Amino acid sequence: MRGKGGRQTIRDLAAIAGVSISTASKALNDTGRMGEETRQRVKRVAREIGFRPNALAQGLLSKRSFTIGLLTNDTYGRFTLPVMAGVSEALVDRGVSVFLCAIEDDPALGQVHVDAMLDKQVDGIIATGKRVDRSLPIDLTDVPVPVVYAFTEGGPESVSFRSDDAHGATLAVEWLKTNGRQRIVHVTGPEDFFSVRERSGAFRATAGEGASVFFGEWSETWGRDAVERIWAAAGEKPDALFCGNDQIARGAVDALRERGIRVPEDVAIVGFDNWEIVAAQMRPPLTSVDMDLKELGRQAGLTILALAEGLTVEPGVRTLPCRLVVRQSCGAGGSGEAGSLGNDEQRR
Amino acid sequence: MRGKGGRQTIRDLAAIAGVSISTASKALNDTGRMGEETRQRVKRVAREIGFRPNALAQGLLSKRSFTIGLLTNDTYGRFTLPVMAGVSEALVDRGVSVFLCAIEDDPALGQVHVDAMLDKQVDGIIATGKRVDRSLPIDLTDVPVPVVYAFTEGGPESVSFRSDDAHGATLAVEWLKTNGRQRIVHVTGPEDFFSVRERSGAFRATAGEGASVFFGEWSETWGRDAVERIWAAAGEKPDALFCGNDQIARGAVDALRERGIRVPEDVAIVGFDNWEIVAAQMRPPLTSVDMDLKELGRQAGLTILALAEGLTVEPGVRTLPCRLVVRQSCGAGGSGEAGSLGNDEQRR
DNA sequence: AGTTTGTGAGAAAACGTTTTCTCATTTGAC
DNA sequence: GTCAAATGAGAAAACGTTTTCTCACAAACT
Repeated sequence: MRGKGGRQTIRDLAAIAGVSISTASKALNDTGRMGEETRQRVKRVAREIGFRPNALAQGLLSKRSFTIGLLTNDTYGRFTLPVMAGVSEALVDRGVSVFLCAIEDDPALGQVHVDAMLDKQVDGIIATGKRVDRSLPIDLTDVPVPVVYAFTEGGPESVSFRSDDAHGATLAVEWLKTNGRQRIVHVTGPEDFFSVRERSGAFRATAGEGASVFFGEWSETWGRDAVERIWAAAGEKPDALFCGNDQIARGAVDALRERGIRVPEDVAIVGFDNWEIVAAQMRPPLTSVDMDLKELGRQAGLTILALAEGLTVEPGVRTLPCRLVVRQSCGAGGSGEAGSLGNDEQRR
Repeated sequence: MRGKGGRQTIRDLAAIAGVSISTASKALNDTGRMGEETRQRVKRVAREIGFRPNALAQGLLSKRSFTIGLLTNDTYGRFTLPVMAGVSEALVDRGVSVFLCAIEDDPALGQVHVDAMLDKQVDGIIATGKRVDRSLPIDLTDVPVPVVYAFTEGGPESVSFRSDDAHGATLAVEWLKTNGRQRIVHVTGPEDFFSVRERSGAFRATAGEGASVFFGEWSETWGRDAVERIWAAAGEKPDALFCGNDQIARGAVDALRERGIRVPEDVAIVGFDNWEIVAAQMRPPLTSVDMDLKELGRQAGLTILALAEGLTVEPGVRTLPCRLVVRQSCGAGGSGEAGSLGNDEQRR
């Protein structure tokens, strides 16, 4: 019934239903006054011919396009993807579609994309990136539509969302403690990352001020190197490692195995990011902190929608709790739940 | 100058420039007849007040929205991302924006997204997925706009793009031969994948009919297991492995190292997918076949645009050549180029 | 019977463009 | 000096909706 050449307009609908255009419109939108019989007839005909209103025409009049833009400089990254999924999921059933604009780190390209979106009358823009403490290469403070920031720096007057890294670190350490670990060490990325400072701060607060933190880079290699350094040093060895991301964790596990140290029996490991493709494939599968970026995307989506509808939203940074995805790298789990969902993964 | 409350319309522009609306429009579009002085004046004023035409109004009239939809069921995957980047790159400077719709494998969700896009009068739809021989969970043959398929099955009458997997495999084997390898073995994924059959076929044709192929799964674990099996068997051992993806390659390299076999000295390795985050971080960095998905996306973008402009495009499958990204897992390289671009990577 | 109130439905304006048509004036040719 | 052609520019229609206004008619009051 659909796709029969040029789309049907409300004019066609009105003609078939034997009413005027205005009556047709009012019938469909449940506005205006008319006999119930007429209203139902119009609706029935609309259903029969598969009428769908032209959103361009609606947007022209209503000044709402039911379209938003998602700007990111993290084209290939694994952060933007879950955020996008969340945004899309939150908005699709409200009829909002999402323009995705990958702008790399090119300000000119960013401007082109922003202009194109504004021309298309987007109702708002969500800016997202790969790092919480860096901003996109383009200034959005003057765009004439609402903007919210997710997983990227937005400036003081903005509405921003990010995960609560301190909370994530606390979750990890507490889980290790629950499992009886005493000497926990934190191996993480470069200290100039805000997330790194956030997490290491919470780590020290929870694991004890004396607990050591090793800053390095976000690579597997660094995970291996860190283990070499720690085990080469004199003194008592850790019985648990909290790693700044899953790649570091993976390097660490490999290095431990090479030394004949068993995971999780001798050393328990917790990672960060819960990057499924690494965490779930590791042997043993890695317990990891999940930043719940999809939820972050959902919230950003709902917020931009609220702003687009004219509601006011308090500026400031909103942090979202992390959650721990328990797999086998810390043992079977404290409360005996681990494994109850099969031997691979357990959520929540 | 921009963002000063409600946007300027062509009516404002006309008033400021002291001409009628029609003259203003014609001036900007270089159409119609008028004095050169008038035309320039209008253009200058437009520039000064930062006038940008409302794309919704333009689209309403022209029946072209300069908007396309990208439908994918590979939300988190690494295939869709490069494709998207290519599409976006090819279209952005022609003023086309891209709706990204992640539909997982849910037909209902797919329908919602497609309907939303059609309502918004997209000029075309690109369907993309995670597997060349599977189609999206929604039938697009009846949508009233052009459709092209990229990295997903499109049906006989469709315009489809995919990489030339046979070519990729040939490249890999020839490179290994060039480097003096004689006994090449292919370790790859499940045989029910079209890509797997394509690649293994070309492998056999190039490496010799007697060359062995091991089918398994797309995991690191399978890479390790395959090496165990091959080295446990009696007879001469391979001096090169061509792996079906980078994860398999990684598992294989790990297993070889554990057996004290050196890469690339004793055994050379080539992977597939050139998934940077794996291939470049491996020790040694992995030589891998790149399917050039970004280029695939570019072509799909240009094609959908051509179709949207009314050109006819021959239906059928178009395959794009792969290219080999040479790193160190096969030795320094046959023609001495490898390393000339630094010790990490060499393209083309 | 005359006035108000209510009801069903259509006409027309509006949104911001582009395009076609019309028209007055100038230019050029004879 | 007349007529045809060319030129510059505006009026109006169109795109597909929504919304406000108007109006005819019927029902309910005096």
